Amino acid sequence: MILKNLSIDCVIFGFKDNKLNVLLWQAEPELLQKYLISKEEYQQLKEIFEKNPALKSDKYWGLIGTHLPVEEDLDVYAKKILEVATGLKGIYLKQFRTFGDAGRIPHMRVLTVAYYALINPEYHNLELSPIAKAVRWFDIDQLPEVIFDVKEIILKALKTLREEVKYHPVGFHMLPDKFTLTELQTLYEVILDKKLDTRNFRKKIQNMGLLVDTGEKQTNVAHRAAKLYSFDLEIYHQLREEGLNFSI
Amino acid sequence: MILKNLSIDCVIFGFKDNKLNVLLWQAEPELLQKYLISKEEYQQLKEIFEKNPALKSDKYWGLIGTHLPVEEDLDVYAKKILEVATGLKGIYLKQFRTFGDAGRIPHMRVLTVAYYALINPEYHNLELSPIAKAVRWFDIDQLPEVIFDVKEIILKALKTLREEVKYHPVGFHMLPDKFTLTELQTLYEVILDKKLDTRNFRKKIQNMGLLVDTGEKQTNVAHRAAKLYSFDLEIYHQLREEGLNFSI
DNA sequence: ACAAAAGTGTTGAACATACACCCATGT
DNA sequence: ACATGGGTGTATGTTCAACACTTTTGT
Repeated sequence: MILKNLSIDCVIFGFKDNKLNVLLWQAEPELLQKYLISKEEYQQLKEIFEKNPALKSDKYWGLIGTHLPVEEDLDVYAKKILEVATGLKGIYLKQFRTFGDAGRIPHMRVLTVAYYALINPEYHNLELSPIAKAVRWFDIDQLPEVIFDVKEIILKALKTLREEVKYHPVGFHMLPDKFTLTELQTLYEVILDKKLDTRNFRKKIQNMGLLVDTGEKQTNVAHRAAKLYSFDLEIYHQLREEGLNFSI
Repeated sequence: MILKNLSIDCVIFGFKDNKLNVLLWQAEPELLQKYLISKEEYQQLKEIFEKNPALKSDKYWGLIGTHLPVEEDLDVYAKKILEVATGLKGIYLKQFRTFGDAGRIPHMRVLTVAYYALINPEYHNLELSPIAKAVRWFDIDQLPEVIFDVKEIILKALKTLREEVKYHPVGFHMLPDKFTLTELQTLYEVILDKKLDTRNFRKKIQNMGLLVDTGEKQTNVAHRAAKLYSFDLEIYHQLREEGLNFSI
């Protein structure tokens, strides 16, 4: 059985073409049934879709998520949704708010527990997880038409991410394992939506002790090849726990 | 109708006797019905109480909150619960997490949207809001026996408050309108659970521009009377929005 | 040789930390 | 006069912001 008045949704952020992107989908109960829910749950879900034509439309996009089966833990299930939808494990995921205004969804009373996730778009192939009619990345500044209050949820996620990123070094999750300092800086500039001073940025980042020089360099670039860094997982976890004044 | 699988609960923090306290209650459906829910909802609530003897016990304490009526907005209703339970308006209230593990409450599947609130215990009289069998302040270090996962929720609220208080000047909500710098410092020491240097603390706080010298002083104290300050609401709101590096 | 991005250091200002004594008030 | 907590300043080290040129690589 699924809880009809409760959904879990993920705002999945990715850093792509030097822009902050969000992964949205057009869900389809038939496909969800394959991976995430049981047969009876599928029947219930279908009813919900019947009630809201917007859910079935080709025009509107929604957050990746679904209703919560009674026997599932909230956080565990959110992780499961993400894994199924992206094919990736160990994604950075954070519950950031529950949306519950009475009128937010027509004809139904649904609360949405919202999470945001940070991933690197290069690391997964959307073709490989055909769990929806359509799945696509959208530039955060050029969102398509979305269902219900999804836009509000995305904006709140963004706001929360901006706060988070100021004090905790979470940005790394959106980069490949090996990255250049310029990529890292661009990421921060995009998230915070402001220019940062290159020299000061590098000094600060390097003083954190989080970066590991891999000894490798970029290849095939028409300019001086940048060093590739990875980051020290152990120190990362330590810094995350302690809170730290990261303060970019 | 109330949503049986959804509750709203508030971790109410107060600063009392130089300790951080939490307001807990022992709820009673009969009394809730007077202020917060309708007659049919009362019937539903009674069933829930029947299922869980712990809810009716005199031994266990719980968070102030109840199930959500279908027609109510989440945040609005949380505020309403608080107002009814404390008799105070305009309380600082923040949704911090939704708890939803499958096994957290016996025999039932309930998600709890948890809020924390900051109030000044002197400003309300618990006798005046007889909405529960019992309502009482508990030192955060000496919690009584609590129902379900309430302890976990309180600890998570505390952790979130500690983070919040580091970067946003929210502590003021727990003080009287006029307070001394020593009171403010003690509050921060209690929340953060560490000693702060008086001179440095005063410098920092005063440089924030948030404090207004009321011109008044303590009276009837057996030592030099301390100046009373209030804080500048306008600058406060500005600082809250901008995020600011408060960083005590 | 040129275009394009990588990489690097210094200085002055602001802020953080550490630390010890006198002051005002009530009893 | 004494006990109690209120209130203050300085020196040192650290961190932040502002700023411009040289290096490496591919074409």
